[in-house]
Parts: sequence; C-alpha cells; structure tokens
Amino acid sequence: MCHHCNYEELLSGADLEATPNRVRVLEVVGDNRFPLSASDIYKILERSSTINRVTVYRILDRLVENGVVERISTGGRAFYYGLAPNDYHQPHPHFYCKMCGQMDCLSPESLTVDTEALWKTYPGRIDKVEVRIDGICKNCEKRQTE
Amino acid sequence: MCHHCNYEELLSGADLEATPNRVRVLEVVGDNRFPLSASDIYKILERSSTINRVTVYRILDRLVENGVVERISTGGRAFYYGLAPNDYHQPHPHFYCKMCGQMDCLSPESLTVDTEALWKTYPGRIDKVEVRIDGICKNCEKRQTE
DNA sequence: AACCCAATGCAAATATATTGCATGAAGCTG
DNA sequence: CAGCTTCATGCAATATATTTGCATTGGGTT
Repeated sequence: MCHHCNYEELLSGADLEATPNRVRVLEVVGDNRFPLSASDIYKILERSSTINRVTVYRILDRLVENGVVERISTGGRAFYYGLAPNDYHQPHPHFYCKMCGQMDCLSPESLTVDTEALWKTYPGRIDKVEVRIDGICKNCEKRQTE
Repeated sequence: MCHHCNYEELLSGADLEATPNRVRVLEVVGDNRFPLSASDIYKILERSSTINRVTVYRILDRLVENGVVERISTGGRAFYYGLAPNDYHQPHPHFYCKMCGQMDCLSPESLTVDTEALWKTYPGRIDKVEVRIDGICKNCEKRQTE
C-alpha cells in the first residue's frame, strides 16, 4: 500500500461503502506503480479469490465516478486505471508502449503543460487534461534489435 | 478540400497508391474541421457510394501507418481520425465532449506543452505526444440546464 | 415480519475492431 | 500472350472490451 493512502478511508471519503471487493480492487490499482487494464486487475484479483469480471468493471466505474480512480486512455483498445490525483499524487503524464502495452507513469515535471489560458477561456466544462506519450519502451526497443 | 492539400499527392508522397477508395476516405478525413470515428467515416462514404466497413478500417490503418492520418484516442471507446500533422497542420490538442462524443481541434497555442526535456532524456522511442481535454462542450452544457 | 436498496453474479447483448479467405484487376516475366 | 504475383477490396466469421438485464443475497428500515 502507498504509505499515504488508507484505502478504506479513501473509499468512505468518496462516499463509497468500503465493501471487500471495492477494497480489493482499489488495493490492486493503488499498489501498482503503473496503471492497469480492467482485465489485468481482474486476473490479479482472481488469483487470490473469485470475483466476477462484471463486478470489476462496475467497481471501477464507481471509483472513477467518485474521483478515487482515474480512467486513462491508451493508444490501444482498452482503458487503463490508476489512482486519481489527490493531495499525495499529482497529475502526471503517461507513456504507453505500443508493443507490450505497458503504461508507465512519468514524473509530473518531465513535461510541463500550461493549461491556465485554456481553463480561463474555454467555453465548455473541462474535467481533465490527459497527456500521453506513445512509443516503444526501452525493453521492447532492445528486444527488437536482438 | 483544404486548399493546401492535394489528397492524391499526399497519398503518393506517402508511398500509397491513390486508389479511389483511399482518396475518398482521405477526403472525408481531411475535409472535416474535427476528427471522426471510423464509423462516422463509413457512414459518410456510404451516402455517396457503397464501400465495405472493413475496407474503411484497413485504409485508415494504412494511412496511419504511413503518417498521412493520425489516430486519436478519446475518452470513449472508439478511435477518431484526423489529418496527421504536416507542414500546413501543426500538432494540436483536442477537446472531447463526453456527452455528445464530438471532438474539437483546439488551436496549437491554446495549450503549451514543453516536451523538449522529455525527448532528450526518455530512454525509449517516442512517436507521439497526445494531449486531450475531456469535458462537456458548450452546447451539451446548455442543453443540460434547459 | 415485510420492505427496500445496494452489491454482486451470471448470461446475454453490444460496440468496435480484426482475421481469414475469395475474387478480380494491374503489372511483370518468360 | 499465358502464367504468375501482388495488392485492394469484399464478405463472413471471429475477437476483444465493455455493458445490460435480470436474479439473488444480505443489511438496514419501517
């Protein structure tokens, strides 16, 4: 567990009853250094004890709705999920490797985006700014040349 | 047609034979002010004369591969397609409305991203930096309050 | 006790995209 | 020019990711 986060508290703080399944899902998402797909999360949970795939989707939806978890788009077909930004986790860009599908978190400073003007002037409602780098990660690049 | 772009030339310049279907697909993508989904493109093409959905997907794949068209992820499930950046089209961020699914192109200056440090230091291969704003567009926001 | 609601499970449906295989036209080779 | 190859296209089937409908269960409420 991230030493800043108590997952039960995170849940109740977001108006969500801390059911065992919700805690399990949130633990998997929160304990990972990088975002995971619903399918990844399901597989990890299945290893310890049974859970339904649909339940995982539904829990993820609720967590995203209530701002606990962030849904991140990839250059591929599935969404990935990571902890939503909060006091201890700043928003940050991600790197998506189109070969292995792994998504890395980049440091918030690695890329500076100035969104201030946009927030002021955009005529609609802005919920989120997503920055994603697509490419091929170091490992896959190496593997290719072998 | 965008007055800078001759679509046949764009195709042959990208090493792609300018077949009638490819030109049609590229016209639809290029003539639109904002990116479209494969399905949107298919529907528009069907209005003038018949084409297979799979052909549309395949043509889009080739166009993306050869750098003529850009595949843009959304906050939703489908990819959208727009002209790839070139001498006349700078890379720019997009706004995705989660209500109506419409994606707008924002001006390149509306948001400044400094990727220089990243390009220098990232250990893998970077193909693309995608910046997307998610939210609710002006129209949908208005419609909600009515 | 009767009721209600939310969480979960299972089966089926949906949306999007991809694959396999067939056809036909264009070009090349001998 | 006959035979071969290549590539674009079409059609049917399949794969993948996600969502929906409906039933069950358990906890709280009246």
